Amino acid sequence: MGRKRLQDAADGRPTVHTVAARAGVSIASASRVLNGIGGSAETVRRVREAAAAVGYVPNAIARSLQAQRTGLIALAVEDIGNPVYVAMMRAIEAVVAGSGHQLLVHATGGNVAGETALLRRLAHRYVDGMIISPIRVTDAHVEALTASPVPVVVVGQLPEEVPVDNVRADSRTGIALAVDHLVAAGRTRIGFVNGPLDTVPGAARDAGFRAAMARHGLAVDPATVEVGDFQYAAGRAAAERLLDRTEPDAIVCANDLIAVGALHALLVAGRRVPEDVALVGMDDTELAQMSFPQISSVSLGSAERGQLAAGLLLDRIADGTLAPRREHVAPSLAVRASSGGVR
Amino acid sequence: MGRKRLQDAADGRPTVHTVAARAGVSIASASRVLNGIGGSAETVRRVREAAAAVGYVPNAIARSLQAQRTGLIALAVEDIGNPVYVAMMRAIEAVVAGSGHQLLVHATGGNVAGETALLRRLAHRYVDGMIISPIRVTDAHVEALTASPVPVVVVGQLPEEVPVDNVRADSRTGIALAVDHLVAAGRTRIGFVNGPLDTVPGAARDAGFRAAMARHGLAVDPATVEVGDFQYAAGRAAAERLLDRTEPDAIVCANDLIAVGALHALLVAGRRVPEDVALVGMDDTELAQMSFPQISSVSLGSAERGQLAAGLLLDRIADGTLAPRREHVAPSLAVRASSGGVR
DNA sequence: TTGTAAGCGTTATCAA
DNA sequence: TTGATAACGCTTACAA
Repeated sequence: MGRKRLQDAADGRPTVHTVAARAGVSIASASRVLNGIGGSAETVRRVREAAAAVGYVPNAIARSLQAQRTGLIALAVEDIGNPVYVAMMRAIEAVVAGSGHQLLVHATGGNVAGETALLRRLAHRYVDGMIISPIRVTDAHVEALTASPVPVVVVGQLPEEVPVDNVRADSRTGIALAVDHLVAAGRTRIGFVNGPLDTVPGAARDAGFRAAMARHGLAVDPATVEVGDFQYAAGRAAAERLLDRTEPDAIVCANDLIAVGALHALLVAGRRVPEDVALVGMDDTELAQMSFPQISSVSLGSAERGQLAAGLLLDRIADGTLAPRREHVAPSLAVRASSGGVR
Repeated sequence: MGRKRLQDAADGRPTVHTVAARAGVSIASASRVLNGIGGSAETVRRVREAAAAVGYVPNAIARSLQAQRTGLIALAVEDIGNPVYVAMMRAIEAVVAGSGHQLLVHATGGNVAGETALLRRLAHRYVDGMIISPIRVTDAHVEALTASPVPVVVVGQLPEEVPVDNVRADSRTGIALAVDHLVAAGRTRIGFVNGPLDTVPGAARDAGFRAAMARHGLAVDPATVEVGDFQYAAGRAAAERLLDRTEPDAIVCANDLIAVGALHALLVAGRRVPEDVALVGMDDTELAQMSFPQISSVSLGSAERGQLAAGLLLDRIADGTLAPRREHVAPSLAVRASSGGVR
């Protein structure tokens, strides 16, 4: 800028220089006192007084530049409207708050181009690290992930060889939990409403469903399987299509948003839940408990995954040389009224 | 630090110096080319080539320090789990993305100390501006608000004299819309489940309810009014208490979370909705449409408020001398099955 | 303990 | 068009 160094900032707010001048000490002394390192009693007193008098507040950006950290951690999820991500976010926030970090939330819409662009933007170092939960993992992801100069933790499946900290759920087993439960309750005509098969969770849940059905010696009639996206409206529409074609005595849904949509479709169609059709969702979000009847749901441990991911990330931010780690969270089933539990 | 100036950054990543050295030009020329201003054809070519070769990416923090802006806008809401705030956030994001800003979301929990601390932290200038939607407004808020060196827009009621950009809904009239609708449908024993009366929206909705009832010549039996917080669980519990005491033929709820809770309580109690009891919520969130029956809800224009707030904020960031503005968004009623509409 | 000055990585000014 | 250099506001190494 070439402008002569003034005490105050360009916008007139006090800087260390302002405080130092007022206290009659050097900026170094002022800075030290302000950071609680050293200083004679007299210096401390005068700097504190000066700082208070002018209402000095350190500039976060300047401090970031010097410290080489922003104090920000990014969280990239597909859909911020899905309560499962809210739960995860809360768990992450609780952990990172302890290290003085703030959460920057990105909603990616599951868009591959957007996600990789986000990963590439990490090179700008606008955050100290990122937790990302991609529902599709492409080569572009893997490339951007490994090239990132900033620590990244992936929540979700990732190819074995990718050297990135990783927390994964087991939705395959989760779906099995749901199927086992329904079969044990005597249901045999089990429908399945899934998300897109070209997504990692969609593929895993499809495989899990088919494996579990096979294990029970139950054939999977193509007419009883429907696919939409992971949203309420798609779930409802998919369930409607399914009910048009078949007469299931149970429906497993790939997440709670879909399950709530399916419940809607069932009730509109005049089916009693669980008497005529049992229903099981996945993610075990608040939505499952807010519905009537309450919806049984497979918990994939969203809060725990968030907590673990945050821990991995903070560890790596503290020490970038750590070997990549991989954590697993086991699924569990919350049985509620929609599948015959206690209402 | 006293360390000799190296070309690469401390972490080994390329800087403008790296690029300049490789291209054989000054950092000034390199910077200019990188920012697309001037440079001879030859210089441009060499700088571009050097930048590509070393994989140069500008450092966001250094840029922020120089530009005196972070590119970040904070959004502070009470509860990120409430879909109404998700809708608002999406609307805001759509606007601020256009000016290259990112959203930093804070969940305040409606905590006064936390909110004022947040406002005071603005002095650190870690964001370019903030949109805050406090459910309580104290003197501490007003003080922090007016003292903020960074533009702030308040979504919600604010004392007239506070010179801050402000977007407000009219929940008083909104509640009237609900009551009018129920009265027109022949309901007379109208219950009300509200949030805390010491919150701004809680107080406005209480006043609105009483005024509307009075206008219709209906007495407000204290037994038909319940108060909890603005959450699902509280709404359900409050509705249960209300049903223990009285036999309403309609219930108005202060938001959709409460309405979903009340719906649950009604169905558990064996009431038919809307035949026995009509139900109207507020905020017109996805939740209202996802319920069965779908819940009529008063829209307070959350997306529109978010959009307006973002516009006000961007305008003020561009020109801090603007006179404070105040925008109003009118409520409207979405009639659905829960109050006798088409199912 | 204190002050001087370098440096964080960038952009902008100004003279050549 | 170009380069030297100051400046953004802060922390810290080093010498006094």
